[in-house]
Amino acid sequence: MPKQVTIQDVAREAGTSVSTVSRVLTGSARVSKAKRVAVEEAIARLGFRPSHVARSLRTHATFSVGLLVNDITNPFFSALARGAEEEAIRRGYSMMLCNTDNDPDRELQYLRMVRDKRVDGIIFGPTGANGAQIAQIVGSIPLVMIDRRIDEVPAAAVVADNEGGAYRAACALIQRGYHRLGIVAWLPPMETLAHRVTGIHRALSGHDIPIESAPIIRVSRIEPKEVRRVVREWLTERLEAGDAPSALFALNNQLGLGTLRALRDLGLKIPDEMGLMVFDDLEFFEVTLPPISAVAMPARQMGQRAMRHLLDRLEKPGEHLHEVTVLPTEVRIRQSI
Amino acid sequence: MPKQVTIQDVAREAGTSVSTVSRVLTGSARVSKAKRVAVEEAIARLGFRPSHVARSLRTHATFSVGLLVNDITNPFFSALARGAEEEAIRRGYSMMLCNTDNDPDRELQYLRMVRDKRVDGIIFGPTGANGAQIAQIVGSIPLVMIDRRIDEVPAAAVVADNEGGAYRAACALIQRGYHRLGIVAWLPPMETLAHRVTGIHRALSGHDIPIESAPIIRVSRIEPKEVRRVVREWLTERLEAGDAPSALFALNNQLGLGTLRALRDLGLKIPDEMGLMVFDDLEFFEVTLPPISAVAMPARQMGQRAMRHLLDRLEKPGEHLHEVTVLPTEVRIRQSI
DNA sequence: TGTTAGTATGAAATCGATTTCACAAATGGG
DNA sequence: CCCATTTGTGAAATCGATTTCATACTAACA
Repeated sequence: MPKQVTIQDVAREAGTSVSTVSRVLTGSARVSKAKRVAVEEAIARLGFRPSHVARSLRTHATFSVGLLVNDITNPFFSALARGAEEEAIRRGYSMMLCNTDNDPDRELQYLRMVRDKRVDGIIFGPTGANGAQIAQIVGSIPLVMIDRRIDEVPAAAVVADNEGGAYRAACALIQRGYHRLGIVAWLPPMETLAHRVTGIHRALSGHDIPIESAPIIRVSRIEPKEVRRVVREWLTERLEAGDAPSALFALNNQLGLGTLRALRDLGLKIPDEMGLMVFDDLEFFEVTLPPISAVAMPARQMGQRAMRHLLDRLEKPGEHLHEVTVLPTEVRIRQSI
Repeated sequence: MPKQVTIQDVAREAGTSVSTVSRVLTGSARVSKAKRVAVEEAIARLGFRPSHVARSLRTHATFSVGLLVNDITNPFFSALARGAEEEAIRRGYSMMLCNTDNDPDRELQYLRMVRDKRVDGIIFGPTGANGAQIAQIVGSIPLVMIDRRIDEVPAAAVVADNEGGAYRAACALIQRGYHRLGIVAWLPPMETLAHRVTGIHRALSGHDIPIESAPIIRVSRIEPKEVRRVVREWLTERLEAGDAPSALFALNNQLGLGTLRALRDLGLKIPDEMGLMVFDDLEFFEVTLPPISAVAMPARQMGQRAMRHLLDRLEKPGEHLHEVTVLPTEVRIRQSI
């Protein structure tokens, strides 16, 4: 392995001191034209590239941020990661990808890791657990929450307008005559999902429909097969009892996909025998059988805004206001209702 | 911002020297029981966490690797990233995510960045361009290519069995009576796509069908709208001329999605009026209208294998054989043929 | 009991950059 | 023409860990 060329080598080659070389690298002080070109030529000749790790040790800045998300294979998070990454690279930062898999232990493990690696900041889609521990690990590292928030940790946040989107989507359902809604939700209590439920309830109340008439189907694991099974069994039972809802509202894209499959298993015609609305739109909902109505979240933009927020704060560390940015959602009506 | 606690503080608190603290941290030499517990208690009391950046400077290892892929929002790459990340975290490494967006300039920019950050290794899905420059930038950093390869850069690679998968899929088409195939491809010459074409050609030849009867539709930009437009126009023309193919074979998932939309634009019944086969399966192809037959690549496993390969090589730097791992593909027949 | 081998430890060097400090040379104002 | 700035430069300190080296102490053996 050929030894890395260091700033020392450059200084020697250019016939000057390391201080001067460092000055031309960082532009932190004036250097005479002659010396500058000598250094630049030496750098080019030797193919020198300053070591970020040495630099970081001295300057206490690594120019890297950690991105903790549930699961990058979920299109919502990959779009979000993309947005964040674009903003990061544009401003000279790199991004460490961490999949927490909604596992609180992995979440803690990863937080410790990025903290030990001295990232300058963290963008964090929390599982919702370990509030106190997280606050303690993160300490004073700048942090922006995405999608969800944790009360114990003081930080800025970028979230979607969950309640508003759910409200407008539910209104759309109701206006089309779907008055009996079934809500497909995930078991763990999460602020995000709670807001969506609130939005639906608000729509029901606004149309004088009792919210008790909209049962919530709770799935414990969000894995496709499980969702499909649970929804199918729940629906079968309700159909037999004769009090099935006329439309289902799935609270995220994975629940939506599982619900779609369950409906197809039961041979229910969408949208005639059962309406379907999903929170969190996917490109593919446009080409499913039938195309599915959904509430679209600006995932990419959320990532970008979160990263921008974080880097702005890093670059001018004056006020660190923990503001919450709420981005609008869009209801897209397709053939499923 | 409260000052970070350093190894010096721990040494003072434990009433010993930094050398001894370092020894209990790394376990590199024996330390008496008494001192060890004193140090451990001091560490716990102060909440000390050793700085990875200082450690890296000294040991020349950062325990981080760069992952360069085309676009993380493409499900193939996000599954691949997931596999790679799992293996990385399991072995104590972290991963920097870099989207090259198939832009050779961004690719170079990112390679320079991860090299300057002194990553221990790189997992690289190349655009195919800048062979010589890449070799020069990467220098002696261990590297594993994924999905595609570059001749100029000596490195191991993990790829899918493109030719075999395409061959078997084409056979399936031919057996079902689709003898006139249209191949939807991307314009830039890429080894991966070339192999897929080769597989299709081999299937045709094996069934005594001249390969000239299988025209290739070349799309310049892989963006959904563009694919849709090009395929639609091409097909319209062929239908009018009366020599349209009986089935289309799209060479990756994005081309497949665009092609599906084009077929729906034209109102062609799948699979009766036109068959459809896509290389690179997506979860969603199961619920499209109609469900689409596809060749599945083991994306997650590819990522995992690439990472395992890389880390194995980092951990025992003996033989660095640049072997090519070919993982099997699976043809999944659904209602589109 | 004297010599030797082994164990535990701390002082100091090191990794590769940035930054402070001291100082010489150049510049400028009166 | 002298003193006060300004400018350019290199030596040395620094960041926070690991590792080498020297040394004091123990245990073991003849």
